[in-house]
Amino acid sequence: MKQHFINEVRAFNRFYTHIIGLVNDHILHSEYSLPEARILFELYYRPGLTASELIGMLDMDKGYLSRILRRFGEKKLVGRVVSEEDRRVITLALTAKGKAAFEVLNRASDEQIEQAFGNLSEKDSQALVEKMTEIRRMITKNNILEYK
Amino acid sequence: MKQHFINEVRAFNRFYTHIIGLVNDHILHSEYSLPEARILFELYYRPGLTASELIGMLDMDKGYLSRILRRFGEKKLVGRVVSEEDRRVITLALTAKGKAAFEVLNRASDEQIEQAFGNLSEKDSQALVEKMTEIRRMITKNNILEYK
DNA sequence: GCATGTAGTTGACAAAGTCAACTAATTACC
DNA sequence: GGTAATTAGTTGACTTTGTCAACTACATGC
Repeated sequence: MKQHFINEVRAFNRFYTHIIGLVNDHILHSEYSLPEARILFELYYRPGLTASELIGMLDMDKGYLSRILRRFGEKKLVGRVVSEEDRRVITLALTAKGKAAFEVLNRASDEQIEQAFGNLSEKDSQALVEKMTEIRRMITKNNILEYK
Repeated sequence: MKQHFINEVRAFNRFYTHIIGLVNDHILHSEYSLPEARILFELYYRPGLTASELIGMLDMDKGYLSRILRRFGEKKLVGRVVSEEDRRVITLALTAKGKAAFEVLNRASDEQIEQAFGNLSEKDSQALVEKMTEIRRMITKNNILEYK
């Protein structure tokens, strides 16, 4: 019984890994890497983040992040402002160009999802989303994982 | 409405990407890479596969796979037998040692899932699995994605 | 003020993945 | 049955991605 549960979860994980791969495909074929896209995403929705915060959120190496941010700076995708309160920290935000870049990625992503899930009926789409939401709720509610 | 659907799917994808990351964590800390683990997995359940079949299933570069398989051969994890019918193809199967290695990984994976999902009640576990199964069913049934 | 800690950078390196050229065997087809 | 085209897998050269530790500059505790 317990083992059955584990097996089913694993099967779902494999399955969904594949779906995510398909849906992320456009990023692979864009000029951004997956980590780069995630950084753009976070900065789009939460301008003013610091590098440290990004590191925590995305669980990535700070050296690695530092380099990506430098490149993004050079390409004028993100602005970097030394914090007033603490001159060690740099607050980050997308420039207009950065936002535009993200929006392009985002539209491609929308299309990818539409293509993947598009031929579900209105009713099925709704049912699907409900199940997804429930799964999220169940997992987070049970605190199960410290979801940073 | 449509956009709402897309946004929800995306939110779930991000969420579940994170879960998968946590659950795959043990592989990262094992002596195998994720692709290596996937290869062990496939060969465990489908001995006799050929390299080409693996390439199709795992969608990976043949050169890359070839090297991994060579290492696995050197480490005596997989046996490689030239096919009788077609002497270009090599059929693959885990050795006893390979099976044992997979089983270790697998147990660690079980533990990771138990740790992650373990404090769900029996009832909730069942509900969770049902929703996962339904999602899979909905996605595959609509043939939505050619799930190779 | 000095020891300790933290944010971010840098250099050196290792791991992961890609691409194209190549060998050996097989199939297509005249 | 011989030659062209195809296919399975290998190899070399390379790029990208990610890791680790040392380092600088600033901040904080005491």
